[in-house]
Amino acid sequence: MIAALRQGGFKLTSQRQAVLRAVISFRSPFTPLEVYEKVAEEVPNIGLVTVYRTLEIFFKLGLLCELYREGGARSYIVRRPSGHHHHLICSKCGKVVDFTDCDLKFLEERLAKETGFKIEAHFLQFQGLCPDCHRARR
Amino acid sequence: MIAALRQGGFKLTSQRQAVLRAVISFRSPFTPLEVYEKVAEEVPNIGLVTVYRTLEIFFKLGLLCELYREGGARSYIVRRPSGHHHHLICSKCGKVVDFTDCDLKFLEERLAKETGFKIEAHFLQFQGLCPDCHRARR
DNA sequence: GGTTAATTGAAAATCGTTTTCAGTTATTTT
DNA sequence: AAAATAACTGAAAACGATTTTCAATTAACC
Repeated sequence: MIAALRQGGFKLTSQRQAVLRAVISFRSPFTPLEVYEKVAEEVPNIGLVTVYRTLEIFFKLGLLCELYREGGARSYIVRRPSGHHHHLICSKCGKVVDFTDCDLKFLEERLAKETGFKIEAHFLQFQGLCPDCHRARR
Repeated sequence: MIAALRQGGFKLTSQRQAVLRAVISFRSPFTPLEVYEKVAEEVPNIGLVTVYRTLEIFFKLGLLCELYREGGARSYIVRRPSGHHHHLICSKCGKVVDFTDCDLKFLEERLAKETGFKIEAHFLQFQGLCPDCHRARR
């Protein structure tokens, strides 16, 4: 991970290391503000701006995924599968499960044929209750 | 459409009618600001707030779909298929094509079985170039 | 026509995010 | 190891989109 920073031509600062440590400690999606709050326990005078900038770098380096969540707040998660994948998100606690095989090729081909579009990307995300939250709801 | 408003217990004001007229005149996704600008030609002293509120009502009544677009700005489109459906969006001009059969049942079942999640919803969206934009790019 | 509760628009508040800028720091050069 | 350089930082301000507040207006019902 540190190598990835170097490789991108970025400096290895103490703030970035602290953000990295914070980020990998999360088990659910996190917002820049949440990361900031966690890092601030360790590095009290870090700026929220730095957290924003660092998360963006990590995202561009492919270390993080950006998630689509209601409410507008940006939300990231540590990227686990390195290739193409999607997320299943618990609507209660935010827990995320990755899955890689989305089987959308044939739907994509059919759409391309029917509409004449040259399809470039797709976005797929499932929502539901994780086992724990589902059990707790009774 | 007007009946839908009445049914929801909402008053039928001239502003809401103007917003409705504006909204159905769009062929691509629109933001509240864009609707406001179009309506303002007709009703010069309408407030942007009213447009926001009216679009939200229309959305809740099921007349509009909310789209996921990069850049943060909220974006709606008139809901054409009344049931469950998804969108294919041109990344150049914003044109939208609806499709209804997403064939995600079996993937959903497999995920539910593998993860123990009780899956409640999914979000699927394709992006690409519409025939016109694709042709123009040469 | 009068009453009432919903609706309106302007302004201010809010939220998340980005920009600016002068001072600091990691890395490269000597 | 010290100097040079370019990247990085944090504070404050700017920013855009959206929401709240509130007093005045208006559609719907009697």
